[in-house]
Amino acid sequence: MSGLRERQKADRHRRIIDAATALFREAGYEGAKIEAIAAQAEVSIGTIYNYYQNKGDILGAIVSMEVNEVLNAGRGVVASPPANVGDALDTLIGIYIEHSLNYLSKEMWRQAMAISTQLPDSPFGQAYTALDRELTRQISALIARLQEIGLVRADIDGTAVGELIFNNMNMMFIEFVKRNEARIPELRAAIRRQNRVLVAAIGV
Amino acid sequence: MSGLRERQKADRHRRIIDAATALFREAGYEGAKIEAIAAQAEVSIGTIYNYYQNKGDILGAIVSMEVNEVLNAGRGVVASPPANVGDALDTLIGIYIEHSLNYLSKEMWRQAMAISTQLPDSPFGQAYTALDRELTRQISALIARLQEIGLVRADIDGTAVGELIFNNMNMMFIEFVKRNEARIPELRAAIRRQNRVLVAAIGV
DNA sequence: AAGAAAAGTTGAACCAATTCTAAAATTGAG
DNA sequence: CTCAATTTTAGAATTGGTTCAACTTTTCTT
Repeated sequence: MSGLRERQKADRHRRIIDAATALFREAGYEGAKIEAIAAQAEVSIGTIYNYYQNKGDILGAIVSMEVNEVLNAGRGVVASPPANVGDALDTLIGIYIEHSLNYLSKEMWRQAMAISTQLPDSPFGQAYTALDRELTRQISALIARLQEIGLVRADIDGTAVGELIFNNMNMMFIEFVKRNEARIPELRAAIRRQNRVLVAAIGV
Repeated sequence: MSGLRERQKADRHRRIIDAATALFREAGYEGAKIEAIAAQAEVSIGTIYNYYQNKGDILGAIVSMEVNEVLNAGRGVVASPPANVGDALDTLIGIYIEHSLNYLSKEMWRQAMAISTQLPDSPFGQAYTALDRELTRQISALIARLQEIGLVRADIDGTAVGELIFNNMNMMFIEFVKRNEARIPELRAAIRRQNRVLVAAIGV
Protein backbone atom coordinates (compact mmCIF):
# COMPACT_ATOMS: atom_id res chain seq x y z
CA MET A 1 0.00 0.00 0.00
CA SER A 2 2.49 2.67 -0.96
CA GLY A 3 -0.03 5.48 -1.21
CA LEU A 4 0.93 8.96 -2.18
CA ARG A 5 1.11 9.97 1.48
CA GLU A 6 3.64 7.24 2.22
CA ARG A 7 5.79 8.23 -0.67
CA GLN A 8 5.73 11.89 0.21
CA LYS A 9 6.67 11.07 3.75
CA ALA A 10 9.64 9.03 2.61
CA ASP A 11 10.58 11.77 0.22
CA ARG A 12 10.52 14.41 2.95
CA HIS A 13 12.65 12.19 5.16
CA ARG A 14 15.16 11.88 2.39
CA ARG A 15 15.17 15.57 1.62
CA ILE A 16 15.72 16.46 5.28
CA ILE A 17 18.57 13.97 5.64
CA ASP A 18 20.20 15.10 2.41
CA ALA A 19 19.97 18.75 3.35
CA ALA A 20 21.25 18.08 6.85
CA THR A 21 24.15 15.95 5.60
CA ALA A 22 25.24 18.66 3.22
CA LEU A 23 24.92 21.45 5.75
CA PHE A 24 26.54 19.52 8.59
CA ARG A 25 29.56 18.94 6.40
CA GLU A 26 29.69 22.49 5.09
CA ALA A 27 28.93 24.47 8.21
CA GLY A 28 29.44 21.96 11.00
CA TYR A 29 26.77 20.69 13.35
CA GLU A 30 26.32 23.89 15.32
CA GLY A 31 26.68 26.00 12.23
CA ALA A 32 23.89 24.19 10.41
CA LYS A 33 20.84 26.08 11.60
CA ILE A 34 17.53 24.24 11.64
CA GLU A 35 16.11 27.09 9.61
CA ALA A 36 18.72 26.50 6.91
CA ILE A 37 18.12 22.75 6.88
CA ALA A 38 14.40 23.38 6.55
CA ALA A 39 14.90 25.82 3.72
CA GLN A 40 17.25 23.52 1.82
CA ALA A 41 14.94 20.55 2.31
CA GLU A 42 11.99 22.68 1.21
CA VAL A 43 9.93 21.95 4.29
CA SER A 44 9.02 24.09 7.24
CA ILE A 45 10.72 24.02 10.61
CA GLY A 46 7.63 22.47 12.13
CA THR A 47 7.80 19.59 9.71
CA ILE A 48 11.36 18.81 10.69
CA TYR A 49 10.27 18.61 14.31
CA ASN A 50 7.41 16.42 13.22
CA TYR A 51 9.88 13.97 11.70
CA TYR A 52 12.69 14.18 14.25
CA GLN A 53 12.50 14.95 17.93
CA ASN A 54 15.45 17.31 17.84
CA LYS A 55 18.50 18.32 15.89
CA GLY A 56 20.51 15.46 17.36
CA ASP A 57 18.13 12.88 16.01
CA ILE A 58 18.74 14.12 12.47
CA LEU A 59 22.46 13.54 12.92
CA GLY A 60 21.57 10.24 14.54
CA ALA A 61 19.79 9.06 11.43
CA ILE A 62 22.86 9.82 9.36
CA VAL A 63 25.21 8.07 11.77
CA SER A 64 23.02 4.99 11.84
CA MET A 65 23.17 4.62 8.08
CA GLU A 66 26.94 4.89 8.18
CA VAL A 67 27.40 2.33 10.94
CA ASN A 68 25.00 -0.09 9.30
CA GLU A 69 27.03 0.05 6.12
CA VAL A 70 30.14 -0.69 8.11
CA LEU A 71 28.51 -3.63 9.83
CA ASN A 72 27.53 -4.99 6.46
CA ALA A 73 31.01 -4.63 5.07
CA GLY A 74 32.34 -6.42 8.14
CA ARG A 75 30.24 -9.53 7.56
CA GLY A 76 32.43 -10.51 4.64
CA VAL A 77 35.53 -10.56 6.80
CA VAL A 78 33.86 -12.63 9.50
CA ALA A 79 32.66 -15.10 6.88
CA SER A 80 36.10 -15.68 5.41
CA PRO A 81 38.84 -14.11 7.47
CA PRO A 82 42.54 -13.85 6.56
CA ALA A 83 44.43 -16.94 7.72
CA ASN A 84 46.24 -15.17 10.55
CA VAL A 85 44.82 -13.76 13.77
CA GLY A 86 46.57 -10.41 13.62
CA ASP A 87 45.64 -9.82 9.99
CA ALA A 88 42.06 -10.91 10.54
CA LEU A 89 41.57 -8.37 13.31
CA ASP A 90 43.42 -5.70 11.42
CA THR A 91 41.27 -6.25 8.35
CA LEU A 92 38.01 -5.98 10.26
CA ILE A 93 39.12 -2.95 12.22
CA GLY A 94 40.48 -1.47 9.01
CA ILE A 95 37.05 -1.67 7.45
CA TYR A 96 35.48 0.10 10.40
CA ILE A 97 38.02 2.87 10.45
CA GLU A 98 38.48 3.43 6.75
CA HIS A 99 34.74 3.69 6.19
CA SER A 100 34.28 6.00 9.12
CA LEU A 101 34.88 9.32 7.41
CA ASN A 102 32.97 8.53 4.22
CA TYR A 103 29.79 10.36 5.14
CA LEU A 104 30.65 11.81 8.51
CA SER A 105 33.23 14.45 9.29
CA LYS A 106 35.16 14.24 12.53
CA GLU A 107 33.05 17.03 13.89
CA MET A 108 29.87 15.10 13.12
CA TRP A 109 31.28 12.07 14.93
CA ARG A 110 32.14 14.16 17.94
CA GLN A 111 28.65 15.55 18.10
CA ALA A 112 27.08 12.16 17.61
CA MET A 113 29.15 10.59 20.35
CA ALA A 114 28.47 13.49 22.67
CA ILE A 115 24.74 13.30 22.14
CA SER A 116 24.68 9.57 22.67
CA THR A 117 26.29 9.88 26.10
CA GLN A 118 24.39 13.01 26.98
CA LEU A 119 20.97 11.60 26.17
CA PRO A 120 21.33 7.82 26.38
CA ASP A 121 17.57 7.35 26.48
CA SER A 122 16.72 9.44 23.44
CA PRO A 123 15.89 7.51 20.27
CA PHE A 124 19.36 8.17 18.93
CA GLY A 125 21.08 7.44 22.22
CA GLN A 126 19.54 4.00 22.32
CA ALA A 127 20.23 3.36 18.67
CA TYR A 128 23.87 4.32 19.07
CA THR A 129 24.36 2.01 22.02
CA ALA A 130 22.73 -0.79 20.08
CA LEU A 131 25.08 -0.22 17.15
CA ASP A 132 28.09 -0.34 19.45
CA ARG A 133 26.83 -3.63 20.79
CA GLU A 134 26.51 -5.03 17.29
CA LEU A 135 30.04 -4.01 16.43
CA THR A 136 31.24 -5.71 19.59
CA ARG A 137 29.30 -8.82 18.65
CA GLN A 138 30.85 -8.79 15.20
CA ILE A 139 34.35 -8.75 16.63
CA SER A 140 33.45 -11.55 19.01
CA ALA A 141 31.99 -13.44 16.06
CA LEU A 142 35.30 -13.08 14.25
CA ILE A 143 37.14 -14.52 17.24
CA ALA A 144 34.67 -17.40 17.35
CA ARG A 145 35.21 -17.98 13.64
CA LEU A 146 38.98 -18.06 14.18
CA GLN A 147 38.46 -20.59 16.94
CA GLU A 148 36.51 -22.81 14.54
CA ILE A 149 39.28 -22.57 12.00
CA GLY A 150 41.73 -23.44 14.73
CA LEU A 151 43.69 -20.20 14.66
CA VAL A 152 42.61 -19.18 18.13
CA ARG A 153 42.83 -21.38 21.19
CA ALA A 154 39.49 -22.99 21.99
CA ASP A 155 39.71 -22.23 25.71
CA ILE A 156 39.78 -18.46 25.15
CA ASP A 157 36.83 -16.37 26.35
CA GLY A 158 35.95 -15.00 22.93
CA THR A 159 33.26 -12.67 24.20
CA ALA A 160 35.62 -11.03 26.67
CA VAL A 161 38.31 -10.65 24.03
CA GLY A 162 35.81 -9.17 21.57
CA GLU A 163 34.72 -6.62 24.16
CA LEU A 164 38.28 -5.74 25.03
CA ILE A 165 39.21 -5.21 21.42
CA PHE A 166 36.11 -3.22 20.56
CA ASN A 167 36.29 -1.01 23.64
CA ASN A 168 39.91 -0.24 23.04
CA MET A 169 39.35 0.49 19.36
CA ASN A 170 36.34 2.65 20.11
CA MET A 171 38.20 4.70 22.69
CA MET A 172 41.07 5.15 20.27
CA PHE A 173 38.59 6.25 17.65
CA ILE A 174 37.07 8.77 20.04
CA GLU A 175 40.50 10.27 20.67
CA PHE A 176 41.09 10.21 16.93
CA VAL A 177 38.03 12.29 16.10
CA LYS A 178 38.83 14.67 18.93
CA ARG A 179 42.10 15.67 17.23
CA ASN A 180 41.58 17.17 13.82
CA GLU A 181 45.20 16.62 12.84
CA ALA A 182 45.14 12.88 13.72
CA ARG A 183 45.50 10.59 10.70
CA ILE A 184 44.09 7.16 9.96
CA PRO A 185 47.35 5.27 9.33
CA GLU A 186 48.72 6.28 12.74
CA LEU A 187 45.46 5.32 14.40
CA ARG A 188 45.54 1.89 12.82
CA ALA A 189 49.17 1.38 13.72
CA ALA A 190 48.52 2.28 17.35
CA ILE A 191 45.62 -0.15 17.57
CA ARG A 192 47.67 -2.89 15.94
CA ARG A 193 50.37 -2.37 18.52
CA GLN A 194 47.88 -2.60 21.36
CA ASN A 195 46.26 -5.70 19.95
CA ARG A 196 49.60 -7.42 19.44
CA VAL A 197 49.77 -8.55 23.07
CA LEU A 198 46.31 -10.03 22.83
CA VAL A 199 46.94 -11.65 19.48
CA ALA A 200 50.02 -13.35 20.86
CA ALA A 201 48.05 -14.54 23.87
CA ILE A 202 45.08 -16.05 22.06
CA GLY A 203 46.79 -17.55 19.00
CA VAL A 204 47.32 -21.31 18.96
CA MET B 1 51.11 39.37 47.87
CA SER B 2 47.54 38.33 48.55
CA GLY B 3 45.88 41.64 47.78
CA LEU B 4 42.19 42.21 48.16
CA ARG B 5 41.59 41.50 44.52
CA GLU B 6 43.27 38.10 44.76
CA ARG B 7 41.23 37.11 47.77
CA GLN B 8 37.99 38.22 46.23
CA LYS B 9 38.79 36.30 43.10
CA ALA B 10 39.49 33.09 44.99
CA ASP B 11 36.36 33.60 47.02
CA ARG B 12 34.19 34.07 43.97
CA HIS B 13 35.69 30.98 42.34
CA ARG B 14 34.82 28.98 45.42
CA ARG B 15 31.30 30.38 45.67
CA ILE B 16 30.60 29.62 42.02
CA ILE B 17 31.89 26.06 42.30
CA ASP B 18 29.97 25.44 45.51
CA ALA B 19 26.76 26.82 44.07
CA ALA B 20 27.18 24.84 40.85
CA THR B 21 28.00 21.58 42.64
CA ALA B 22 24.89 21.87 44.77
CA LEU B 23 22.63 22.81 41.89
CA PHE B 24 24.04 20.20 39.49
CA ARG B 25 23.29 17.52 42.03
CA GLU B 26 19.84 18.86 42.90
CA ALA B 27 18.56 19.84 39.52
CA GLY B 28 20.88 18.05 37.11
CA TYR B 29 23.21 19.76 34.66
CA GLU B 30 20.56 21.08 32.30
CA GLY B 31 18.26 21.91 35.18
CA ALA B 32 20.84 24.09 36.86
CA LYS B 33 20.35 27.40 35.09
CA ILE B 34 23.28 29.78 34.93
CA GLU B 35 21.01 32.42 36.38
CA ALA B 36 20.37 30.21 39.43
CA ILE B 37 24.05 29.42 39.88
CA ALA B 38 24.82 33.14 39.70
CA ALA B 39 22.13 33.97 42.23
CA GLN B 40 23.25 31.27 44.66
CA ALA B 41 26.90 32.29 44.31
CA GLU B 42 25.91 35.96 44.75
CA VAL B 43 27.60 37.10 41.60
CA SER B 44 26.20 38.24 38.28
CA ILE B 45 25.87 36.12 35.18
CA GLY B 46 28.61 38.12 33.54
CA THR B 47 31.04 37.34 36.33
CA ILE B 48 30.50 33.64 35.90
CA TYR B 49 31.44 34.01 32.26
CA ASN B 50 34.46 36.00 33.31
CA TYR B 51 35.65 33.06 35.41
CA TYR B 52 34.59 30.20 33.13
CA GLN B 53 34.27 30.21 29.38
CA ASN B 54 30.98 28.38 29.44
CA LYS B 55 28.71 26.22 31.55
CA GLY B 56 30.65 23.10 30.70
CA ASP B 57 33.84 24.54 32.14
CA ILE B 58 32.19 24.92 35.53
CA LEU B 59 31.37 21.23 35.51
CA GLY B 60 34.86 20.65 34.22
CA ALA B 61 36.41 22.25 37.28
CA ILE B 62 34.41 19.93 39.51
CA VAL B 63 35.32 16.85 37.51
CA SER B 64 39.01 17.73 37.54
CA MET B 65 39.05 17.86 41.34
CA GLU B 66 37.43 14.45 41.49
CA VAL B 67 39.81 12.82 39.03
CA ASN B 68 42.84 14.34 40.71
CA GLU B 69 41.77 12.80 44.00
CA VAL B 70 41.45 9.47 42.28
CA LEU B 71 44.89 9.77 40.74
CA ASN B 72 46.30 10.52 44.14
CA ALA B 73 44.62 7.54 45.71
CA GLY B 74 45.99 5.38 42.92
CA ARG B 75 49.60 6.28 43.64
CA GLY B 76 49.55 4.17 46.78
CA VAL B 77 48.61 1.05 44.83
CA VAL B 78 51.31 1.62 42.24
CA ALA B 79 53.89 2.09 44.99
CA SER B 80 53.10 -1.17 46.74
CA PRO B 81 50.78 -3.34 44.69
CA PRO B 82 49.14 -6.62 45.80
CA ALA B 83 51.42 -9.57 45.05
CA ASN B 84 49.29 -10.88 42.20
CA VAL B 85 48.71 -9.39 38.78
CA GLY B 86 44.93 -9.83 38.77
CA ASP B 87 44.50 -8.40 42.26
CA ALA B 88 46.83 -5.50 41.58
CA LEU B 89 44.83 -4.42 38.55
CA ASP B 90 41.56 -5.01 40.32
CA THR B 91 42.64 -2.90 43.27
CA LEU B 92 43.69 0.05 41.14
CA ILE B 93 40.59 -0.10 38.99
CA GLY B 94 38.52 -0.54 42.13
CA ILE B 95 39.85 2.74 43.49
CA TYR B 96 38.95 4.54 40.28
CA ILE B 97 35.46 3.16 40.15
CA GLU B 98 34.52 3.27 43.80
CA HIS B 99 35.59 6.91 44.08
CA SER B 100 33.78 7.88 40.92
CA LEU B 101 30.37 8.68 42.35
CA ASN B 102 31.58 10.52 45.47
CA TYR B 103 31.08 14.03 44.17
CA LEU B 104 29.66 13.44 40.74
CA SER B 105 26.31 11.91 39.87
CA LYS B 106 26.03 9.69 36.81
CA GLU B 107 24.29 12.53 35.04
CA MET B 108 27.20 14.86 35.76
CA TRP B 109 29.62 12.28 34.39
CA ARG B 110 27.56 11.92 31.25
CA GLN B 111 27.56 15.63 30.67
CA ALA B 112 31.25 15.93 31.40
CA MET B 113 32.12 13.16 28.98
CA ALA B 114 29.82 14.59 26.34
CA ILE B 115 31.32 18.04 26.62
CA SER B 116 34.84 16.71 26.45
CA THR B 117 34.16 15.02 23.11
CA GLN B 118 32.01 17.84 21.82
CA LEU B 119 34.51 20.60 22.56
CA PRO B 120 37.91 18.90 22.72
CA ASP B 121 39.70 22.23 22.42
CA SER B 122 37.89 24.04 25.21
CA PRO B 123 39.82 24.37 28.46
CA PHE B 124 37.85 21.54 29.96
CA GLY B 125 38.08 19.37 26.87
CA GLN B 126 41.85 19.59 27.00
CA ALA B 127 41.98 19.05 30.74
CA TYR B 128 39.78 15.98 30.49
CA THR B 129 41.94 14.43 27.80
CA ALA B 130 45.02 15.14 29.90
CA LEU B 131 43.44 13.44 32.91
CA ASP B 132 42.60 10.38 30.84
CA ARG B 133 46.19 10.26 29.74
CA GLU B 134 47.40 10.40 33.33
CA LEU B 135 45.12 7.57 34.31
CA THR B 136 46.47 5.56 31.41
CA ARG B 137 49.99 6.33 32.48
CA GLN B 138 49.20 5.24 36.02
CA ILE B 139 47.99 1.86 34.83
CA SER B 140 51.08 1.50 32.65
CA ALA B 141 53.18 2.45 35.67
CA LEU B 142 51.54 -0.33 37.65
CA ILE B 143 52.39 -2.83 34.93
CA ALA B 144 55.97 -1.56 34.93
CA ARG B 145 56.09 -1.95 38.70
CA LEU B 146 54.83 -5.51 38.41
CA GLN B 147 57.54 -6.17 35.85
CA GLU B 148 60.15 -4.92 38.31
CA ILE B 149 58.78 -7.18 41.00
CA GLY B 150 58.88 -10.02 38.53
CA LEU B 151 55.16 -10.69 38.41
CA VAL B 152 54.82 -9.64 34.81
CA ARG B 153 56.99 -10.90 31.99
CA ALA B 154 59.74 -8.45 31.13
CA ASP B 155 59.18 -8.74 27.37
CA ILE B 156 55.62 -7.41 27.59
CA ASP B 157 54.80 -4.03 26.02
CA GLY B 158 53.63 -2.41 29.24
CA THR B 159 52.50 0.80 27.60
CA ALA B 160 50.30 -1.04 25.15
CA VAL B 161 48.82 -3.18 27.90
CA GLY B 162 48.15 -0.11 30.05
CA GLU B 163 46.35 1.58 27.19
CA LEU B 164 44.32 -1.50 26.45
CA ILE B 165 43.24 -1.85 30.06
CA PHE B 166 42.45 1.82 30.53
CA ASN B 167 40.54 2.16 27.29
CA ASN B 168 38.46 -0.90 28.05
CA MET B 169 37.76 0.24 31.60
CA ASN B 170 36.87 3.73 30.45
CA MET B 171 34.47 2.47 27.82
CA MET B 172 32.85 0.20 30.37
CA PHE B 173 32.55 3.15 32.72
CA ILE B 174 30.92 5.23 29.99
CA GLU B 175 28.33 2.53 29.45
CA PHE B 176 27.91 2.31 33.21
CA VAL B 177 27.04 5.98 33.63
CA LYS B 178 24.72 5.80 30.66
CA ARG B 179 22.48 3.29 32.43
CA ASN B 180 21.07 4.62 35.67
CA GLU B 181 20.22 1.16 36.92
CA ALA B 182 23.74 -0.20 36.41
CA ARG B 183 25.57 -1.08 39.65
CA ILE B 184 29.22 -0.92 40.59
CA PRO B 185 29.77 -4.58 41.61
CA GLU B 186 28.55 -5.81 38.23
CA LEU B 187 30.73 -3.28 36.46
CA ARG B 188 33.80 -4.42 38.36
CA ALA B 189 33.02 -8.08 37.74
CA ALA B 190 32.64 -7.47 34.03
CA ILE B 191 35.96 -5.67 33.83
CA ARG B 192 37.68 -8.41 35.84
CA ARG B 193 36.39 -10.96 33.39
CA GLN B 194 37.68 -8.97 30.43
CA ASN B 195 41.06 -8.45 32.02
CA ARG B 196 41.44 -12.12 32.88
CA VAL B 197 42.65 -13.01 29.38
CA LEU B 198 45.26 -10.31 29.53
CA VAL B 199 46.33 -11.15 33.04
CA ALA B 200 46.90 -14.73 32.02
CA ALA B 201 48.91 -13.59 29.01
CA ILE B 202 51.26 -11.20 30.76
CA GLY B 203 51.85 -13.05 34.05
CA VAL B 204 55.16 -14.88 34.44
C1' DA C 1 45.60 61.52 48.92
C1' DA C 2 43.99 62.59 44.17
C1' DG C 3 43.65 61.08 39.69
C1' DA C 4 44.39 57.84 36.13
C1' DA C 5 44.85 53.17 34.59
C1' DA C 6 43.77 48.49 34.98
C1' DA C 7 40.85 44.90 36.15
C1' DG C 8 36.49 43.23 37.12
C1' DT C 9 31.33 43.36 37.44
C1' DT C 10 26.82 43.97 35.72
C1' DG C 11 22.40 42.89 33.38
C1' DA C 12 19.98 43.86 29.30
C1' DA C 13 20.13 42.32 24.58
C1' DC C 14 21.04 38.62 21.33
C1' DC C 15 20.71 34.16 19.18
C1' DA C 16 19.15 29.69 17.91
C1' DA C 17 16.61 25.53 19.35
C1' DT C 18 12.25 24.21 20.45
C1' DT C 19 7.19 24.64 21.24
C1' DC C 20 2.82 26.29 20.14
C1' DT C 21 -1.11 28.01 17.33
C1' DA C 22 -4.30 28.66 13.95
C1' DA C 23 -4.90 28.51 9.23
C1' DA C 24 -4.20 26.09 4.74
C1' DA C 25 -3.37 22.05 2.02
C1' DT C 26 -3.57 17.23 0.97
C1' DT C 27 -5.36 12.67 1.05
C1' DG C 28 -8.51 8.69 1.07
C1' DA C 29 -13.15 7.02 1.86
C1' DG C 30 -17.73 6.80 0.63
C1' DC D 1 -17.18 15.03 -5.85
C1' DT D 2 -17.31 16.08 -1.01
C1' DC D 3 -15.95 15.87 3.55
C1' DA D 4 -13.42 14.56 7.57
C1' DA D 5 -9.04 13.40 9.14
C1' DT D 6 -4.37 14.13 8.93
C1' DT D 7 -0.28 16.94 7.79
C1' DT D 8 2.06 20.83 6.72
C1' DT D 9 2.91 25.56 7.13
C1' DA D 10 4.38 30.17 8.73
C1' DG D 11 5.33 32.60 12.24
C1' DA D 12 5.06 34.14 17.01
C1' DA D 13 6.33 33.02 21.75
C1' DT D 14 9.46 30.82 24.89
C1' DT D 15 13.70 29.59 26.78
C1' DG D 16 18.33 29.58 28.39
C1' DG D 17 23.21 30.08 27.21
C1' DT D 18 26.30 33.64 25.81
C1' DT D 19 27.97 38.39 24.60
C1' DC D 20 28.98 43.17 25.24
C1' DA D 21 29.11 48.13 26.31
C1' DA D 22 28.66 50.84 30.32
C1' DC D 23 29.72 51.13 34.99
C1' DT D 24 32.52 50.08 39.63
C1' DT D 25 36.12 48.83 42.25
C1' DT D 26 40.88 48.14 43.07
C1' DT D 27 45.51 49.28 42.32
C1' DC D 28 49.22 52.18 40.90
C1' DT D 29 51.62 56.59 40.41
C1' DT D 30 53.19 60.76 41.86
